[in-house]
Amino acid sequence: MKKTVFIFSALIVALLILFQISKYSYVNGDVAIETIISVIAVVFLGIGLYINKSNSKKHIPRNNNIIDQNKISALGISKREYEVLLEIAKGFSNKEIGEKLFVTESTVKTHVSNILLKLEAKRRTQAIQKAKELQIIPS
Amino acid sequence: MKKTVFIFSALIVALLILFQISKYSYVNGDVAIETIISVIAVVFLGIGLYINKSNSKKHIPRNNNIIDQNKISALGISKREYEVLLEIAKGFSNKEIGEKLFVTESTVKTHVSNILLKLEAKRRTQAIQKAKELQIIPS
DNA sequence: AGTTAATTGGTACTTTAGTATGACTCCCAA
DNA sequence: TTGGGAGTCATACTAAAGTACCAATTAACT
Repeated sequence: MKKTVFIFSALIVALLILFQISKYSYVNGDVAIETIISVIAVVFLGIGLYINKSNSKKHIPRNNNIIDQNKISALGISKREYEVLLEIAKGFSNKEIGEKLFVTESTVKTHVSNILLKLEAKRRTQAIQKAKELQIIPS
Repeated sequence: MKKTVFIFSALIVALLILFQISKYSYVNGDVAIETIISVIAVVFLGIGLYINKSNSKKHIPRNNNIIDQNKISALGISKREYEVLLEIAKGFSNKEIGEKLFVTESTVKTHVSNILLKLEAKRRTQAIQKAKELQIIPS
């Protein structure tokens, strides 16, 4: 909403300035009317493009690879647990995850159990699903 | 590309028309210069908005819940196997899937094994990942 | 210094998941 | 009408996954 107010204010100011320029040139006749029109056209075309560009940028990333850091900490998921969660979602086994993170399979199991508790999931596949719904992992 | 050509053609035509109007009013002095400027500003602002609106509409549905039916059949995945695959992705256990589809857990296991073979996955979590990459299940 | 949370690791156990194999039925196309 | 794919189910097995408890270490906070 702040941007909208700003943009409309800018538009009003721009119009007032253009009025003054046009009156000045109309009186003195030292600026071609075609030039003024061209400038106005380009400026407002640019403004129109800008307005929707900032809007479309808001809409496009609704795809949400934007992970919600707040939810992660709200759920009490630790850094290490989150790393494990990401690997689970990629389809790796506990052993493979252990090799990737340089810990034993036993440690991974501990992390996985904690993750399942915190996400209230019965299985790792359900944890993946819930984590995606909560937008704490990329979809 | 066709739309781009169309839009630029329209812009050129609009400019030419405005030149004629402005010259006419300049000579006759029966139209206020402020009015002309306002019209131009509004028109080009509208054009600018329109251009990006049509662009953003193209981008938004790139979210791709569009499942690729061809890939499913190309992989030799049957109707029933696909149903099981969808339930797997939702995080259900074999037993739960069996209850949902009114078959025994044994049957579900058979389907799951076949799915893993056809998707070249070692685990169901990996099958979910691959299926999403192939866009044969909704992300 | 003492407390707490995070990380790591282990043992022992239960539960799911996944493989291999065989068998039965149904339906469709050759 | 017959062969083959799809779907079903079972048994027996191995492999992962998950639970429960415990314990040591470290880093951060009070």
